[in-house]
Amino acid sequence: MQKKNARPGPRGLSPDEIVRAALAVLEETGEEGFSIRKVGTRVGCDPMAVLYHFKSKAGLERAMADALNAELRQPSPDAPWRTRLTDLALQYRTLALRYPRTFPLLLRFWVTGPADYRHAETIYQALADAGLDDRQMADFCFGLYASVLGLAAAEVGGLLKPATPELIDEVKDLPPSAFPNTTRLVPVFEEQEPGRVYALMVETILDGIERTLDRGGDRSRPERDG
Amino acid sequence: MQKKNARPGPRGLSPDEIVRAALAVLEETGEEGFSIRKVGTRVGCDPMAVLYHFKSKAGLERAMADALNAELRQPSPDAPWRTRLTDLALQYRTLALRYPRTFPLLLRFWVTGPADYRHAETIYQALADAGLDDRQMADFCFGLYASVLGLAAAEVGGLLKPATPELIDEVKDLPPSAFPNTTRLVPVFEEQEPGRVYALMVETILDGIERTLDRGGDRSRPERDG
DNA sequence: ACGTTGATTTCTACGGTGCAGAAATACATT
DNA sequence: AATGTATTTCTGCACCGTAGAAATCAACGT
Repeated sequence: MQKKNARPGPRGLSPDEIVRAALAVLEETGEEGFSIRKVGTRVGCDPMAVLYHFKSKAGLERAMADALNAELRQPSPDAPWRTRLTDLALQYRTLALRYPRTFPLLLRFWVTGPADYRHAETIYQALADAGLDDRQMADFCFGLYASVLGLAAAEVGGLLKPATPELIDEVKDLPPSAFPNTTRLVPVFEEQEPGRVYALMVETILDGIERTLDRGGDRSRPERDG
Repeated sequence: MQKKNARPGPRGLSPDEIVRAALAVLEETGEEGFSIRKVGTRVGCDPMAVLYHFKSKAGLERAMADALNAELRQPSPDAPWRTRLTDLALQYRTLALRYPRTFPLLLRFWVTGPADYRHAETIYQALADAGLDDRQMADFCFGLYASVLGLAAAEVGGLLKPATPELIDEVKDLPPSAFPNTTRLVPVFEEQEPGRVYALMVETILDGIERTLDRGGDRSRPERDG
């Protein structure tokens, strides 16, 4: 509730508090209904106070993305490299599930703050421990990032959810001669489990990286774990 | 230019024409500046005429996404399954490069129309030819879709672009003791090639799928190509 | 005690937005 | 010629982001 006719002047309004309120508003109303004005009424201040702390709406959104990134914890450095990467990838999924409407912001602001660098360093180290050379490390790090974020965004966007009834009906209307696989797979669609698909894809990508190693990647640097 | 004081009534305004204009406006002004009013002035009609054909702004955007999907051509059915999948994946990338600001719409509307079903069937067939069973086909199809779209969106979003100078400076300010890999990789960042990373990831995922096969996936159905 | 300064919050205003609803026009059918 | 329906325009409304100015507060040197 916004205090009407409150007097101006500092009153301890903290950016963190605003970001938390903004997250709540975005999660409740969705991207469409998200507005600085609503954030203002939520924290009980004038909307322009919000705009003062973050210079624009985009600035606030970047801060919100950073807040999400900051919730990730570092994987244990002692675990095998594959375990570390899987751990982080699955954390992105739970983050997406916890903030389904905020998560897509991570696709808009690629570097949101220091938390990003921390996780990138973690991924680099894991890839180095796997035995990749620098070129491969850079490529796979970016590629992993993009795939994992895309996968998580896809899930909260609805792609990985089990098919809806009306979509099932739509598929049943397709001519079976032109769409033999699609029509045959209808019963399979209905028991789609997002978590399994996500984990499967993460493991598949890591398998692909391992195959790169097997095929004669640079193994000059020793593996530190097995 | 919008004709002012034009008289109402049908005058052959086609949805396709509106969609084309909308694509142009979105590509020129970006998502921020995109509005139905601008689309209206572009086609030379009242904005509400646009809203009549597509019931809402979201409806127009879905139609735009469908127009993009319709630009993809089917891969040759005679090619090996891996070639077909690579072909389609690379087409998504060129599509993203041609419509960098429109492409993210594909992440919002997962099923945009009949074109989607056509491509899904193509992917299913390729995965079937690879020797996967139904369960694996469904999982990998969704996973592939999400990863590829995420990868392409990442590229036009800026993640896969070579690092910008100011970002390089930002990395150089990081303490090397805490970020040994990140700081060491700076020169590698500067020669990042998005196309290579994209192709690498596509091949990596396909490698991972092949490894699933090698590890004893359901091979009851014969491979139709090598 | 006092003015100054700078950081913070509020107020007002402006141009722009999506869209509901009604009115106007053109075309096809009767 | 009359009617009905699909299409386009017009008007209005509630909301949006944010520029600019004014108001308030905390801290500080004097």
